[in-house]
Amino acid sequence: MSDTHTFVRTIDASHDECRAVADTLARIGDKWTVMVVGALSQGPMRYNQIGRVVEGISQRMLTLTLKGLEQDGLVERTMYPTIPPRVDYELTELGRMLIVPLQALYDWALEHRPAMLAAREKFAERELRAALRPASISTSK
Amino acid sequence: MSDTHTFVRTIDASHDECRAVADTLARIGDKWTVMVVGALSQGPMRYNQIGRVVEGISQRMLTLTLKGLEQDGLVERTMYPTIPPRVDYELTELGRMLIVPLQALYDWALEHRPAMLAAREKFAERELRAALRPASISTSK
DNA sequence: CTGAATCCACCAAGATACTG
DNA sequence: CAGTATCTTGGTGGATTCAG
Repeated sequence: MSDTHTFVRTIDASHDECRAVADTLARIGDKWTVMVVGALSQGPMRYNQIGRVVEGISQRMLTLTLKGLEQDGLVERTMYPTIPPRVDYELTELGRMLIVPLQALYDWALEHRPAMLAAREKFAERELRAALRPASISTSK
Repeated sequence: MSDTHTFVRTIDASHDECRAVADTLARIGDKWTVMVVGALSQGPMRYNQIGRVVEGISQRMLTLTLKGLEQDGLVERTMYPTIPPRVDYELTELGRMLIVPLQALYDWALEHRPAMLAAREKFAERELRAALRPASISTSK
């Protein structure tokens, strides 16, 4: 870890710009999108193949997620009208570029996950003690 | 930005690791968190001050968002038992570090937003034409 | 001023069944 | 194989009110 914590103080400053992040996050920040993108980052894949890789996703959600990604130009859908039908999905150039900031976020998550979990436990513990101490100053209700 | 689009093909490869991103995204990817973080990136702020800056957030959501952030150790809450009470919120070191990947995402969003919107329109248009053409064989694409 | 509590609307998401 | 259709439910978030 870099001890020299670069004192970041100058993010965007404007809320409109935070909106852009929030908006982007609203699209890729759902339950399945990043996992599908992660799966597709390995290369083109078929519908059911993605379904197996992601594992846990329902057909409905897979369809919706893929459609959302296609709509935003992050994945490209190629359909082969064979029998049985075959549909390939693959990341577009835009989609592959998205991986970069996603990876940054992933790195952060991986590095600071322990700290977050620790903070979480400490918070829970503190909350618990606060709950166990309803007396003291309070005029008993 | 580097025009030389480094051909990213080797993201994590494992879904478990995609889970980490998804999980992190689930926490910071809600409707208000990033905006609150963005507001706090400018320095410590009081409760209502944040509420005014973010603008549009309800008290409930502000409270919940702040509590979530505090719980994860991303913001620190300082209470001054004065009258009227005063509570300051400020990013922790962890919170400030989060800004970095957030900024990366923000940069991506800002740069590729036009492409996404364009893809969206094109998609809508294509969908429309598909709806207007229920007949035909449409083997030609 | 800084919340907590309650009620309510909406939608994301799962389960299931059906189609081409 | 690759979806679509329908139903149902749990959670998110808004509005309002109450409290310390």
